[in-house]
Amino acid sequence: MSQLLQHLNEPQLAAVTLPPQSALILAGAGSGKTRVLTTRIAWLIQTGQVSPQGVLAVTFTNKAAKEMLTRLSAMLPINTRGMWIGTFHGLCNRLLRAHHRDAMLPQTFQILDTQDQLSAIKRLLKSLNVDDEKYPPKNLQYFINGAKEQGLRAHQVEVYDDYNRRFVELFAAYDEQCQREGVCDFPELMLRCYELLSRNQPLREHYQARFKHILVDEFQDTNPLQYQWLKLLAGNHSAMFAVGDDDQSIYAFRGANVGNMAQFEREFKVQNRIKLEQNYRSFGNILNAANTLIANNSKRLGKNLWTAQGEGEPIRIYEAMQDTQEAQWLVEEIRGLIRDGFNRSDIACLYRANAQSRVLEHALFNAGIPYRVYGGLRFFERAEIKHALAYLRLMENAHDDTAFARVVNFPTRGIGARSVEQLQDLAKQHGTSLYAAVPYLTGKPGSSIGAFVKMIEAMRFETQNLPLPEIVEHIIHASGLLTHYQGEKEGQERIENLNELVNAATAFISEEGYRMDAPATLGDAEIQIASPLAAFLSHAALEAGDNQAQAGMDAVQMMTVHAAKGLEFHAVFITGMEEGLFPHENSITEEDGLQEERRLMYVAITRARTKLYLSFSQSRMLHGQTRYGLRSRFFDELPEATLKWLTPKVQRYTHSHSSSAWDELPPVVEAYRKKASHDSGWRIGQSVVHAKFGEGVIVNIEGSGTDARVQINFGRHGLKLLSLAVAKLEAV
DNA sequence: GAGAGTGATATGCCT
DNA sequence: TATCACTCTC
Repeated sequence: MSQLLQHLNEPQLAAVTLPPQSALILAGAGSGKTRVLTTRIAWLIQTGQVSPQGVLAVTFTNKAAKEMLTRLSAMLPINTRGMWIGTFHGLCNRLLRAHHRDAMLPQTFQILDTQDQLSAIKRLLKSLNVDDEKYPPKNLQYFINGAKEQGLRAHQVEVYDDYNRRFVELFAAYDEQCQREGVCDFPELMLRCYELLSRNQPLREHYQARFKHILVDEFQDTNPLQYQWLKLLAGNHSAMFAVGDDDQSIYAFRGANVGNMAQFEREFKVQNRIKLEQNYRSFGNILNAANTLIANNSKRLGKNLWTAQGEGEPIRIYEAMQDTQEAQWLVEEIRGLIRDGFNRSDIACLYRANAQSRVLEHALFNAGIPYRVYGGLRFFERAEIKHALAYLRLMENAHDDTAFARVVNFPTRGIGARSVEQLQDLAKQHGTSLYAAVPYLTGKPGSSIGAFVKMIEAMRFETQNLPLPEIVEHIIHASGLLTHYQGEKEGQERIENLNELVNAATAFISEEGYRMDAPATLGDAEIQIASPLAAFLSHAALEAGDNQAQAGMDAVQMMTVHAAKGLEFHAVFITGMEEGLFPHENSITEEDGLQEERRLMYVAITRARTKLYLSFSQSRMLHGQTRYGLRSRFFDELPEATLKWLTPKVQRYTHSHSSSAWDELPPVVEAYRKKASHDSGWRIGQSVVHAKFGEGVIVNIEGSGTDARVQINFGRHGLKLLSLAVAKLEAV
């Protein structure tokens, strides 16, 4: 045990060895958060306070979960396989599979990823003849997910105008459709699981008694539903160990609620709040800058990072005339760093928005510097992979209409849109899935669709006793996908990806240690999933896989600031530090938005270990137009003593109105004004009062005339979409 | 059913 | 600018 606790600093040690009570660990960037979390688990187990089965540890990403498992295996001579360590969604999936009957789901229910969900919604709107101009599928998706993440079903959502009423109706219809098809979207996994536990007392009590210790990573990113879920599992007796950093909450835009931290302290009567403030990552100047910047935020839980290392180098700042010049400078600096012995992979180039990467890539490419861009399409999201998975899904659950619609005519087999529509009508008439509606088809379309169904059934029959990789291989051939891509000009890469899918299946079987003969004890760690195929399909949906194959190469790392969270690099460049870009213009109208941008900047700064560079440009090509930006206000929030301006710092503006050398309004502001005004007379950013929701700020306007709708942030009441024709708004 | 042509549209991206 | 989704034409 002593070995386990070696090299922990005082607060880390205190956190790890806390008594079995709920605790909140405020863990600053680079303060050894993961270490504390895993050591805590190891310590609890090693001292006999809990068995491995009594621990529940939750993370947001698969990567974090894996990291935790790896470290734990290194600390303890136990098999971590059966432990309940995983992502929120992964654990919910596990619970729902185990208790699918109580959850009113078929055992083989499929998981819809974001894409699948959108196509399911489009299909729904079509079948109900809904005008998707007026009710854009994307908005509906956002609406549904937003509600579910608050823990709300359609009937619980507040109706305040006709437009919104329709959304609620469509939400209900969507859920019915999913139920009929036996599919769950991501938030549904959480909500379904929550409802299962809250409805089923014996089950709830079983798990409450079982999980004596619940540990949560990145607690600041939990949404209200996840918090309720945790609360339910914890019951009155479990100890909840929540680790988070309110200053690194950068996903409020996605429904995360930092307020959960305060609520947690209150509701769990947390006696133990421990701050981890010693940073082992960065030098003093970098930390100092981060601390000074974030101090501008209000409503912080409060925390100041410090380091035992020296000040280190100053933060270098470069001002370019154009984005291309900025990129050129970046290339030169990177060259210098590489000359000084830095690995390319130790260098990160961060930006606020993906669109900024192009200029930088161009410059790096021309300079012959290898780089790797993160983001973009991931393995399991590629079209050919999704096609193959759709066949597999149909074999597993024939009523999965999303999968059916995806491949019924892919590769093309003479089944046109008319036939599919006809089938959809029949399915609706008889209240069945597309697959089950096929026998009702008569005449010519019946034969080709009938052949498709026969093909699926043949696949199911022929693969019955095959191991998973061979099943995958079989359907790639039997579906005609392989032949189809062989005939395509650029099909080679797709074929390689399909082969990679077979490899992924092989790896899945060996890595996950999936055992078909595992004992099926209800509510036990060893939960029997219907088949390796079903497990693999869940895996594919829950873990989208890496974005790029060329991983191993030593390359400069390029990514958005969001994507950089949790990572660290020796040298970090933060580019595009301009007003409107960083902070992003869509955020600066609301105070909360601006604070989130500041946290984002905080995250960006704290990624750097030894060298930090900030750059901005006077002009930038964006969306095909040259935009003239101002230096980001965040520069004014950094301590001057830590900065070194590579270009002269020009006092050319302030953020008050009373300036200066710039006679006219900066173009970026002009452009913003233009964008924001609307023929309805309202404009984005305007403060309004609503009879029911009180004061809010218009964040978006869409449509025109009687169709015009405004999206308003009512703060406490959340984001609402209101029809201008209906809602009574008053300007403030 | 495939390809060309059109137009709109443009943060962040975990599960 | 560049991408994507959707319509139109053969």
